[in-house]
Amino acid sequence: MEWEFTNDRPVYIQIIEELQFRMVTGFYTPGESFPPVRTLASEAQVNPNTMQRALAELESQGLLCTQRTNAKTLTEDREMLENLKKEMAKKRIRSFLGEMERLGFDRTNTIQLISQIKETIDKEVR
Amino acid sequence: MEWEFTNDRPVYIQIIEELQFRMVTGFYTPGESFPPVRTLASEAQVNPNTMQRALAELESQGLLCTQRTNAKTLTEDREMLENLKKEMAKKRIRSFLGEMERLGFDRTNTIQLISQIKETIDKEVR
DNA sequence: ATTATTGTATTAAGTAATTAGTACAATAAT
DNA sequence: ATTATTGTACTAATTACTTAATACAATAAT
Repeated sequence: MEWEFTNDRPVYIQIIEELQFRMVTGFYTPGESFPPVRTLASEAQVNPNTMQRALAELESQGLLCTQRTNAKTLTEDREMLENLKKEMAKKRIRSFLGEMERLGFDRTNTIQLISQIKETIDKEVR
Repeated sequence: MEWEFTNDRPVYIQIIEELQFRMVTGFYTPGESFPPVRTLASEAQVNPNTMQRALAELESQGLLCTQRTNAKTLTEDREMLENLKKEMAKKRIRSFLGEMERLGFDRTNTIQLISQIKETIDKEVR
């Protein structure tokens, strides 16, 4: 999996989001051990401290569990992961609709636009 | 108009986005003079340097025009503004659909979700 | 003509994010 | 028992962002 960062936001925040994506989409298995800080850091090509900062945040959210000096594990609370997933979706929908509305597109309008622009986006992605 | 900044991104970037929103939605009139750097800075409660940095960026994008020491003006190129507006919408749609897809919602699914969640969001906003 | 305004530039300082390098205790692996 | 791995903590240095405080030339306003 590729790690890509933009420079318009702190890297550790982008790491948190990337890991949350992975957590709720089954990239990592609930209850299973998580890659070590150093491994993740070298994969993402950031300093271990930066990765550690992100992991600490995820742990304080209850997503990562750590039993002392053993490897961290992803929470086995699948409901928590499911809720996070819903929250992530809702948050994005809310922000998206808000910005589209400010650009002059109401919800109906936005939905139409999404359908219309579908093919164009597909082309661009290819 | 209220200026609000989050601390997860550089302020000058948030200023650029806010001003772009204003430019494409008729908050400022094309061809007309733009508020002075110092005024904008005090309105947004940031340092003039920070505002200046944002304005310089907008000028390099061709959105702001400056005739030497006179006030800057918003471009009178309405087509440019219209294109920017479309680009802003497309960019947001693309990113939104991409993230929703990663969360497991395809376009059709996402559209349904937007319609379903409509009322909930309205409630929250009230 | 004089004054105020405007864009622009400069230097210094402060803060936050990131990197670099190291260290240590606890567990796992051998 | 010894070694490797892991989480964690720490200090220092660097870079980017932001603020602070000026300064100056060109135009507008008076």
